[in-house]
Amino acid sequence: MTIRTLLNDRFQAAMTAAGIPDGCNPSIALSTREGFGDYQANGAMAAAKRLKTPPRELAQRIVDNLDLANIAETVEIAGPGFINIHLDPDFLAAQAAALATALAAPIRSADPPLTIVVDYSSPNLAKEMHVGHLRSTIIGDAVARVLEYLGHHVIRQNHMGDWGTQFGMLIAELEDQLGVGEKPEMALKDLETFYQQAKRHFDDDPAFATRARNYVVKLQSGDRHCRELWQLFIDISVAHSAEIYHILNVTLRHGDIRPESAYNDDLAQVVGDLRARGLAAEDQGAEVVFLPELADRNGSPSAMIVQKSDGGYLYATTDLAALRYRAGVLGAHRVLYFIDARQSLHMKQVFATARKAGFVPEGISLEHHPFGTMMGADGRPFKTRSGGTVKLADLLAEAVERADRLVAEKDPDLSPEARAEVARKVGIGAIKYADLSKTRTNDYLFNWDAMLSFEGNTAPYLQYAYTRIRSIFRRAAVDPETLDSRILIIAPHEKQLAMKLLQFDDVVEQVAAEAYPHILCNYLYDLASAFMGFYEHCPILKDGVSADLRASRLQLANTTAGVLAKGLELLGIEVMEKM
RNA sequence: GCGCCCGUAGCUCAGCUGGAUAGAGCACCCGCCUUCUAAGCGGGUGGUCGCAGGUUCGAAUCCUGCCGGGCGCGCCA
Repeated sequence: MTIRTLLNDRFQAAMTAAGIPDGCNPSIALSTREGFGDYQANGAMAAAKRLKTPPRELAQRIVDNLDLANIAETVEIAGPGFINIHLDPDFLAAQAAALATALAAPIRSADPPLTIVVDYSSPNLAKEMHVGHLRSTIIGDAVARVLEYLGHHVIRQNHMGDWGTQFGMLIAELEDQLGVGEKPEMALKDLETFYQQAKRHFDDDPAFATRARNYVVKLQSGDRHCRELWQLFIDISVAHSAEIYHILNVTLRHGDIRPESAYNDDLAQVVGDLRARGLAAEDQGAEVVFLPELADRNGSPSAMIVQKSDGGYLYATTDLAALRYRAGVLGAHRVLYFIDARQSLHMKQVFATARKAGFVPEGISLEHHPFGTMMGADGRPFKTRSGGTVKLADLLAEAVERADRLVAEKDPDLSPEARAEVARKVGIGAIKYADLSKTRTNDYLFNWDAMLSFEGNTAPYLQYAYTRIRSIFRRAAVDPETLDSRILIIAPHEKQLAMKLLQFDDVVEQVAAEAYPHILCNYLYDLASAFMGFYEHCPILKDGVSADLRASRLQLANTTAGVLAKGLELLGIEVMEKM
């Protein structure tokens, strides 16, 4: 149990005993200032408003009924009705020791463990992954890792786009190229170029376009020849994305792929069910779901097309089929979607329709967790100098190159192998952290220098804090596994560090609930800063440090390393022993 | 036209279930390496929290209106 939870429970009990009705929140928060204790309870003032009682009087009644024996040294009422809590250093020390033990476990035990489907990455096949796929991929992966760490049953779903109308055009192009003797692996060597060629033919040549449209129909009705050509694209694309996931240290595996085509056979039934329930109706030749609950202020309902007038299905149809599968077959309690904010209306429509159609039972949480756009220095969506889409593979390679130059400059003595390893972890970590550390829902500016500057809230700063700790243990020749000493909380920097360490569990829980990885990033940065202060002000191995104090500080340092490593692992960022 | 999101220090960003004197990094200025990695630490300068009302003991945070920017709105995904 975290300190915050513990305090919340104790205050809740005290409020009940003091005759304050349920529904009044103790409102436990970290204190905002040195003199106001470690934690504060602000609930008395809100309760005062409801009960029409002076807040200080309520605060006094709460304190009179409060049992914080062995937890707090002192509790005082301040200002209009703040209750300031000064924690007992021995309690802090004991909690820190418990955290060290908890960190050793690979996962926690959730109560109750939930089945949680996480939909993320979902690239379009037959095109290379580009920067537009980065945010979904790494944010979704971080949240999936956090949920898994807390003991939930996480089912990753990579809803790859392998079934759109563009495949007709790609098949037509491939057939033309094979016709002139190209081998498929050569023709598809550069997916991006191939796609552009096909698009050009599609736009410029009406006969080609007609052929392409026919191929879509043949493909979706199971034509064998089309299927074989289509499969070539899929295999190459899947291999490409697997390579990107590997470089990015993302946990998506082949078994997590559940592409759009997997729902092909369900689409007619989805539309049929919608019709049968009176949700879909024919309108201008198309099947449309009208949603009065999403009507605008003029009363016209929101409309979502589920079948085109030519009989074809759309991504809304596929999403509905996927939702039914996730709730019905996979048994999800929560379904999390990490999809661009521009899809917000679409997601609302799909969720509302799935609920009304009974595809998703009551009580299952459907959550769209949107994210903003990555911007270039000009404040426009991030592009290459010539205005093209930035390939993810190129971006990641550049990150490692830039990191390599910096590592060579900072630490020329590293062996080439060690340097390459550090550069890889620093470069990839920097690019991921720069993204994960920003509020998910906002657009953010992509800036190489800021993310690789090794100063401030960056991955390298956190990685550096970790290596400093590991260096201490190398120098001391102490195996952290053998540490079993009492923690002493005496110096201010020891207390600050311990306090920060003990917020880890709260932070992880919050990320699991709200799906905002930047909360974890900001926490880890605060923790690393607290450690740097501790490192500068609390000598460990130097002369004049008693054996007890040295052992205690080693324990604190090691627990910090444990939290940093675990926190970064949850973000999908690697640490190293030296840098 | 309707809807969603954003506007906090020169720059990049936190803080938003209302809480005490709005924080951090960069940049700029001043200190700290014979002592655990200076990719570091300590200190300083810098803010009408877009504007105007409202609710409240208390508003960056909630409500309304306006200004500015981005995005979306039936046969692409």
